[in-house]
Amino acid sequence: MASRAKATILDIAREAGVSKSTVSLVLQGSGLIRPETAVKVRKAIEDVGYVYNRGAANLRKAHSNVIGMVINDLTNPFFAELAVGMERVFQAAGIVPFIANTAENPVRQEEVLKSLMEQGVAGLIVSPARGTTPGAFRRIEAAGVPIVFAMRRLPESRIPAIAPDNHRGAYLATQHLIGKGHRRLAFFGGSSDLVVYHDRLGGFLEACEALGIPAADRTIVEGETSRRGGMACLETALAAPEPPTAALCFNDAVAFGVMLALRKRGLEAGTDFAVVGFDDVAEAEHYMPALTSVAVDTAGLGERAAHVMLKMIQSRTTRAEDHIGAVSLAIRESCGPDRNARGVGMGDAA
Amino acid sequence: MASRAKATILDIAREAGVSKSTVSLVLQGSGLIRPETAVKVRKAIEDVGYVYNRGAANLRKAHSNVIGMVINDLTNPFFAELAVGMERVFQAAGIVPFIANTAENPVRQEEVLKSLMEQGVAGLIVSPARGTTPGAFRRIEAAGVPIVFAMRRLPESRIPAIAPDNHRGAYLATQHLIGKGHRRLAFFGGSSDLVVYHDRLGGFLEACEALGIPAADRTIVEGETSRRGGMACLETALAAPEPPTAALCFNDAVAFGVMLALRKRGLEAGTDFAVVGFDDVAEAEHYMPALTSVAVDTAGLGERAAHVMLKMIQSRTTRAEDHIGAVSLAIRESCGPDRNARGVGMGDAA
DNA sequence: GCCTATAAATGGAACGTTCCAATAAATCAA
DNA sequence: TTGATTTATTGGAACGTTCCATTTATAGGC
Repeated sequence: MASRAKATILDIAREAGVSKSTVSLVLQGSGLIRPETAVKVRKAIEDVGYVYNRGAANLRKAHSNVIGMVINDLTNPFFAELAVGMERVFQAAGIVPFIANTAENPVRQEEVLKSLMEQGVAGLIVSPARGTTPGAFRRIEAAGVPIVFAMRRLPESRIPAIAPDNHRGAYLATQHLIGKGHRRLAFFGGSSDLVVYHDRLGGFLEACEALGIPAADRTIVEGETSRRGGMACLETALAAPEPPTAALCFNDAVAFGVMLALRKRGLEAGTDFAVVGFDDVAEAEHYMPALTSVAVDTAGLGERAAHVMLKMIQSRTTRAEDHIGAVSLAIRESCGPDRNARGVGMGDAA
Repeated sequence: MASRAKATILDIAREAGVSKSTVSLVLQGSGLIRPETAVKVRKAIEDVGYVYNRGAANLRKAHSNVIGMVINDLTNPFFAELAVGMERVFQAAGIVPFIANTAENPVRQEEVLKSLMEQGVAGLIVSPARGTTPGAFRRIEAAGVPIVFAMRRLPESRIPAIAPDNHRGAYLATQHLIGKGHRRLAFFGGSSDLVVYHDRLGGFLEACEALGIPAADRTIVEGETSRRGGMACLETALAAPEPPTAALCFNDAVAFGVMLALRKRGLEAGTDFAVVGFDDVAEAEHYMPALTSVAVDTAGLGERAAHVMLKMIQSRTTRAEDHIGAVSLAIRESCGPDRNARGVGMGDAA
């Protein structure tokens, strides 16, 4: 069935009775060829079942049209939303981005990046895996391939980053919690090898500072950025002598975990313990109870990242401005007032 | 900063004082090279920041090591799980799969496939978009590139498919519902342009038939395979004069939608209305109430699909056996007994 | 010392494109 | 008519690899 050797531009040329150059021109939609000739060539292309060999073309052209998207955790719907936002703008530009998953593993990430580079990508949008070493992108930068970080960035890298205003988001959320009367607050999940972690935790701490929550009444529990991590965080926090009554979670996955763990203990999120998430994934709105979360406009950030990348490629530069996206607090049902709040910070733990 | 022109095998040869052929041999890990020479070459490679040009190599080798994964909806965690399963086995084989999303759009799918083919993929694992035309893969088959369908298949295609036993899964679920005393059953979501839909609906109908649910007591509502679709299904079903008391949903997303819509009406899934999902995504177990669902071992199917693909590539064939994965019913809390069940099918709607 | 066998390294011709410079054909100005 | 201009088409040299057929170096047997 399958045609033996795959057809090349020369086969088409023979079939159509023109030169290979003419075929090439037709393929590129050049206006230099007579319309009738173009038609003839296109028919030949169809007849022989030709498939364009982009590898060969790139050998001469030196600029491919593939863009790689390296995602640290595809199973987190948050990143899927991000990817979808990017795809929207790339599609409009006639580009097909290739997505690769690193599963939060720096070694895997290394392999993925290498493979993408060998494929000759025109640019890379990366949400780096936890524990990525500072030098991981040195070679790519040296090769002059534009990179932009999405959502996450690296400690001291000059690579442009597109991310939400994590500090402010955390501040807003914490303020909200305090406004509800909570005086013993926790920050759940994430780990200090992530820059985002420091941003979010920083916002939390600043709000505590500014609104009079003493250090002794703040509980900070690092943990996996997943449901399971969230469950673990709640358990350790509640084991303390004076446990918190509210928590800001590193992300929504952690928040879901916390709510799960609450339920397991017969407690209800919102009335017995307040929880706020971060990222506002689609699910947050539909959860039971609906999760109050910091909305970051995920798809919008994806679009922005894609635009920045496109501009970098077009202007052949490897530099660009960072972009900090606006955030807002989506207030729902997962954090009611502190039930035993009377005076300020004097109530005992149950 | 960036080295002007990118380094080639010849630059390395010059740097290391050997011929390009030697460099090529080293790159391929040939045992023909004296170890000391290899070391020298590898050092040169490091020094000049060389990146391998796979496009150029493929021009000669005619077999690439990239595999494309075409997914119809990345935001559905179900497909993300599938992708993760596949990645596991490809990683072990030293292959980096590229994932592309079609967002359930056949036109987009066409573009994606074209792009992947131009890139010279060695094989394609595809979960076809809704409304894919029968001829969509003809050219790829003609080019001799192996394809396997995952989860979904096309009406009359000879392309091997890896999928769960949808018919049996639906039968099991329906049987469970009937066993709980329900007599007016619904099948929610999905649409008849999907082969899976007919498989699952078929299982549902067969169970109804076998266990004595007359056609008049079956409600079938097509709809989007998403939360929103599920909500719509419930609404239409409950508007009927004798509404169903239980539903088997096309997939978990639909089931979540149904539960949401129930809650909006002040009804509770499990006690007021029974709902069963399909696919058993990770979320199902954690939902409130936990969703009873047909477990299909998603990641396992992904692994299987990857293995089949690997074998096809290795044996240079384009044919393979279909594979139907075993299913089981994960019984949780979302379907209690029919509350007004006394006699058979005589209770009036609320 | 010579011949042969083995090991290590090499030059050159592909592979399928693009694109420049050149040609051929058609049109126009005089 | 002739030369200049424009419009279509074309050959050939790259691009960065691989791999075959050679060459060169090293060792062994006598």
